[in-house]
Amino acid sequence: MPKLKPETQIARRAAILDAAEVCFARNGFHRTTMHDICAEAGISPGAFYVYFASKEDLIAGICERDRAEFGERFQCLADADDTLAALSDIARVYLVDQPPHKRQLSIEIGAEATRNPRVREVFTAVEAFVEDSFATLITRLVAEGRARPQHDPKTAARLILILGDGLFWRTGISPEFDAEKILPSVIVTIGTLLGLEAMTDNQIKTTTASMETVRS
Amino acid sequence: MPKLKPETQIARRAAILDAAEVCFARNGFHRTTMHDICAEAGISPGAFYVYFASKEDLIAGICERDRAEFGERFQCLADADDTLAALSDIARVYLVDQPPHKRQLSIEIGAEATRNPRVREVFTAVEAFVEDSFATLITRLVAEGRARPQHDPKTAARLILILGDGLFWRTGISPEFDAEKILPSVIVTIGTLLGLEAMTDNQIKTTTASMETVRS
Amino acid sequence: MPKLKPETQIARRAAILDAAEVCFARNGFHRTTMHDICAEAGISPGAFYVYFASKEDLIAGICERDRAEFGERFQCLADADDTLAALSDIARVYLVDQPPHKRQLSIEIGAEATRNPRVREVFTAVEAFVEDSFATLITRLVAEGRARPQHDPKTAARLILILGDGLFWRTGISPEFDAEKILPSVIVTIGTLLGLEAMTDNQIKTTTASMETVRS
Amino acid sequence: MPKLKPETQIARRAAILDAAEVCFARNGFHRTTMHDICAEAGISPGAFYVYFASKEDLIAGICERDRAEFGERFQCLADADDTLAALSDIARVYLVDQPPHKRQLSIEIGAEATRNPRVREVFTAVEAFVEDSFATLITRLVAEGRARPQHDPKTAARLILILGDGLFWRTGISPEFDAEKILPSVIVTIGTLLGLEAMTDNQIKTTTASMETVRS
DNA sequence: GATGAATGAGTGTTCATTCAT
DNA sequence: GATGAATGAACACTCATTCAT
Repeated sequence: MPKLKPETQIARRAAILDAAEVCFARNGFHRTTMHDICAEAGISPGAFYVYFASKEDLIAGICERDRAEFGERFQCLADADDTLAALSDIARVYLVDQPPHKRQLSIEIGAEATRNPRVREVFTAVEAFVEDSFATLITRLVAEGRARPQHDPKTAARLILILGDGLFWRTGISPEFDAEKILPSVIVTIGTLLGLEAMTDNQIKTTTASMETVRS
Repeated sequence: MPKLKPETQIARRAAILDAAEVCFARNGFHRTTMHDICAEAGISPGAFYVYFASKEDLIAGICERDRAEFGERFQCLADADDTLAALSDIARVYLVDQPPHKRQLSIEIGAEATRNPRVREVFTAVEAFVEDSFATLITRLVAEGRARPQHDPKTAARLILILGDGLFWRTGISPEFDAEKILPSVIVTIGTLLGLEAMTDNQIKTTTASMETVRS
Repeated sequence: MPKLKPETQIARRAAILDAAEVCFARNGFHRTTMHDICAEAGISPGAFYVYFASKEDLIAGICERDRAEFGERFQCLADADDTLAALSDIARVYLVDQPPHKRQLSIEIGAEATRNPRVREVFTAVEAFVEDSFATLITRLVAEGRARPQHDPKTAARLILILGDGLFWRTGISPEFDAEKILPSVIVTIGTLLGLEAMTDNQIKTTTASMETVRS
Repeated sequence: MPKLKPETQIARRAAILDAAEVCFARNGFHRTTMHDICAEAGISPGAFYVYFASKEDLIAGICERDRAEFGERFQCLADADDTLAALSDIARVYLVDQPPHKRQLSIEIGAEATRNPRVREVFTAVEAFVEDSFATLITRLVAEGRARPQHDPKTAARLILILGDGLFWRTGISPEFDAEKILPSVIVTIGTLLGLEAMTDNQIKTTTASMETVRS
């Protein structure tokens, strides 16, 4: 007999995750105390342990939610008419729009994945899923004659994701790194990797234009 | 005067750094206790504090040594006849040859740079230095007619380093990620970015060949 | 809301202060460990830090309570018909009735006042307050023709307090020092200082009589 | 076979005691580290342990030397023609001339006597010796018709010493306490206690005059 | 289910003392 | 005798977790 309605349970968990995210981003997983999190969430330590088994469980929860969100963001890529523009949009969400603390959190999650098996599992699973989806998308683009990559689709997908990882790493590490400035060049490079040279000029205009819109 | 000879002092510090590196890679900075480090280094807590002012000082020391080494590794790049092969060598050292724990450590260092001002300073300084050196190198290659990059040298340098960051991130995060397999494609991409298409075939052969040598 | 009721809070703080007093008197402030105090108070280290911010805060708390109590003890002096008898009572409380460990503690507090600004402040404030009250009282006794001191009231007050300090010092230092034996002579001397010679015989009888009562 | 000449041994011990005195006065016995003392004395920790068995031994040494000096200071009292002036001189040395840090040290020593049997022994022995000498002196003054104390010599001696203790306590505790100002009144009170009223006027003049001399 | 005071093992660091040189 | 690097048992304090209310 679940004394708490599942929906309340889930909402509470989400609220705690939100609060924890703020704290973790601010101070990292291991410098954040349960007290910090409870204060931020406006609950008592005792209440916390109703929704999470332990701090480690909370960390895993944070990582899972973050990666799930990241995975979902790539879902819509397949449906986009303009792959590059869609990629650029995703990049912009993660590298420009997102509050800086979230970017730092991503690095924290990566570092945690390094030691924490449960986190690593989520991490690599999402990574594999995204890579596979992306490779499938490229395969389709090739079949439709819309792309002519220099490498096989799997390799191309991987190269592009590596570029993305590099970008997000830089953005996370250096608050003064201006992702927006380099983004068009990255998109061009991705275009090259996908063999979209013919369309590149147009893409760049689109991408740049959309960014100008955001900026103003 | 049995005062500690400077060379012994330096050697001891290095030994402690080595021990700490192992521990930090194993458990991260904040889950590693001073006891762990002292045990690994085979010294007493008191002895540790002869060589370092605090745990934080040790962490900073670790980061400084790691980044200094990284910076130095790029020094030789300018003198190399074959830029791509030299880059490939550096990549191999970091992504393949290095013991896995060092790669994890690099991510830990990045995460630490996110909150620790002293670490961030070293981190970004080395990053800037490497980027500048690289941009200068590209400028020279262009002047010598050996490269014809799609972007201005500074942007090209940055793109290439972003690729490198992405690679090292992946390697650090996923022990099962096979950097060696993707490396030739990355090198080709870098060749494209630098406008070395004409020489690419040769480069790839060289690179691949040298890697085969290592493998066997 | 099972929040700690203020009264419980105060009672717990007092209990910890009591336990700490015993420990500090036994071993001095700096040879007493938090473990000692927690053991004596029957609480865990964590519980201690709910009530005090630090060991230093506890020491200050001990000093403040001790001096506040001392200051209060002098409050009733002004209302006493028989000033000498009242003084004698106060002296008896501090030098005879009080458990020996409290006397040692007073010296510890004095020594602490020597280096600890917060403690010094309380110490000198109470000292000044007592001296002022006492000087005022003497002034009034003079005005009422009940005293005819050899010195001006302020000086007389100071001399009497110096005598008191000397007594309490001796009692604190030497457990075998018999304050009770010298007390009547001290009271006589104070009587002389206040110019109460005419009443001295009566005073001595009263004082001595009341002490005999206590003794039997 | 004493490898160190006794005179060197004694000189070295004295030098260490001097250094320790400065440190102890500055920070108290338990906040002073052996490192502080060795640095102040210009020796190595190893060397220290040639001359003292332990820190506790050093503390005892400091106390012994201090009290011995105090005892000696009273030796000359018996030979003085003018007892009050001699007492005043002693008081001046301890309460006015002495650098403030020495006064604080005396309180530290008292506090230490409270817990440390060896220190207590020295302390009470010197105290008893001074009291006895003083009582003997008073007995002689009475016999010679130079004093007519209100109390028996032993009690008179004790009362006067208590006054002295009170004075030195105040001076030690409050740096702003002006011992010089109250001293003449104290001397008058002592004169009264010794039954030197007849000579008092003269004494005060002498005392005050000698202090003026010092001041100018 | 919620509270928050209490727990106590564990943290980074210190420092009196030792001992190889 | 002297040195000072090394020792390691303590230390004050923290914080994830529990549990009586």
